[in-house]
Amino acid sequence: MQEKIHDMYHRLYDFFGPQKWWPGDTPFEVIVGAVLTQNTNWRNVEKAIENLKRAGVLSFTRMSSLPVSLVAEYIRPAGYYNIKAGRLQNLFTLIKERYEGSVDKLFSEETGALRQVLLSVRGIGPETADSILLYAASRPVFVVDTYTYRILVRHDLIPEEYEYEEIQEFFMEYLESDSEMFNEFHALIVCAGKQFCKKAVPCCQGCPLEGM
DNA sequence: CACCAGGCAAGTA
DNA sequence: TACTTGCATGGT
Repeated sequence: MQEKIHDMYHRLYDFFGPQKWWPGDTPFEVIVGAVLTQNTNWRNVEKAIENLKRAGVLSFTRMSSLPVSLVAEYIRPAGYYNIKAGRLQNLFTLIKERYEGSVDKLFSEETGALRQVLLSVRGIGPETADSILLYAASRPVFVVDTYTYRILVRHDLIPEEYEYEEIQEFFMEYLESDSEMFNEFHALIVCAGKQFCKKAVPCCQGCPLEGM
């Protein structure tokens, strides 16, 4: 199995090349993007981020002091904008009240503790928490998403009833703990998923994982 | 027109 | 515990 997973990584890497995620300039931008991209096309998230940048509010200090309704307006293109504005505020409140308004202080927590803290925020589930851990804080945790699940199930590598933590464990027990590699691997899976593993299309013509 | 996108929480039984 | 539903814009 370990061989198979390494093979999958190399096939994806050779086909798509390095992805260099996350597409964001600062840890704070990555955090915001991680919430905004929940069940949403990344192109829509880019528009929302652009709105925030153009308004000059894409920093913890500026954004956390805005009314939720205004944040909602800026992030409208990302969809679920009222929900997401509330979720961001929940996270900002945590950072303000427990970490003196400092993302760096939040990130001074040890990985396991940091994951628990993030999960305690209403609106941050396992994928968002792990995306923040991996892509904003460079911690070696494997991020699982719908594409990861779909690809593994279609290749009969895991049973359909596997849930988030089990899928994550599936990767982490067979791979060396390397945040750079986890970063690329997840990005490559999303890349392959978008192109070859659509929901309604049961086969994957031309996919680098074909015939695994 | 229908379907989907880098989820999550709340409601129901 | 195990489903189901609401949230919403924008691209194909």
